[in-house]
Amino acid sequence: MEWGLTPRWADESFDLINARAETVREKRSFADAFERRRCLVPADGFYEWVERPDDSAGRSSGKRPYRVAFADDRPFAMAGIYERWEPPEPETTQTGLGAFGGGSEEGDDTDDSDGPVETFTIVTTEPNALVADLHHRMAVILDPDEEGTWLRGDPDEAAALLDPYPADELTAHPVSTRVNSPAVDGPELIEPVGGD
DNA sequence: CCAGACGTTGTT
DNA sequence: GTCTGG
DNA sequence: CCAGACGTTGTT
DNA sequence: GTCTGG
Repeated sequence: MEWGLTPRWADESFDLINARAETVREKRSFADAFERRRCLVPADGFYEWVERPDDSAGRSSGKRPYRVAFADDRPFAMAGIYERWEPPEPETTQTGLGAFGGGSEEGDDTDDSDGPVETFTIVTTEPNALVADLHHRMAVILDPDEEGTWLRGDPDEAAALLDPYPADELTAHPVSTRVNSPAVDGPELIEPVGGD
């Protein structure tokens, strides 16, 4: 699936990367997905970017990403919802072009260009005490024993899970800004670096 | 009723 | 598609 | 959100 | 300046 939920009625470029837990049940863009299409987004950490204090000369030093993870580095699931987006129907049935392209027509699910696309978004909530030092929001982390309820419980039960994960099992360490470069990937990117 | 919005780790 | 604002 | 790209009449 | 990829 692609990160960035696109409501069924929206243009394909509509990209909702997060949904607020406080309003996810009411917002038109999310209500149906919350009701019927909840999912788990696996991860072993997430990043919050923090403005660093200016240096002695008063120059801004940009932002530093902090990786938030479990102290034992176990993977976890974040609460997500998903949607299926279909390209709009062609306005008029193109009469007289039936033989165009050798009759391959629609329906062959070779799905190369913009066939149906599944998109998802991650639910956010208030930060716990650890993350509050870094940012004013954080992803909803589910306990393993909550995952079944999130996926298959009724909406009231699912909604009851949308609270900040307790801080005591989590840690946060500064990492390289290269962690956000699409050109770079590797385990060294999550090694702690000098903070501030 | 119709027109326009519909979202958030963002921003002035 | 569905809700809000006017 | 941030980092990095942002182009084509070319080529292997 | 703005878009894409992650």
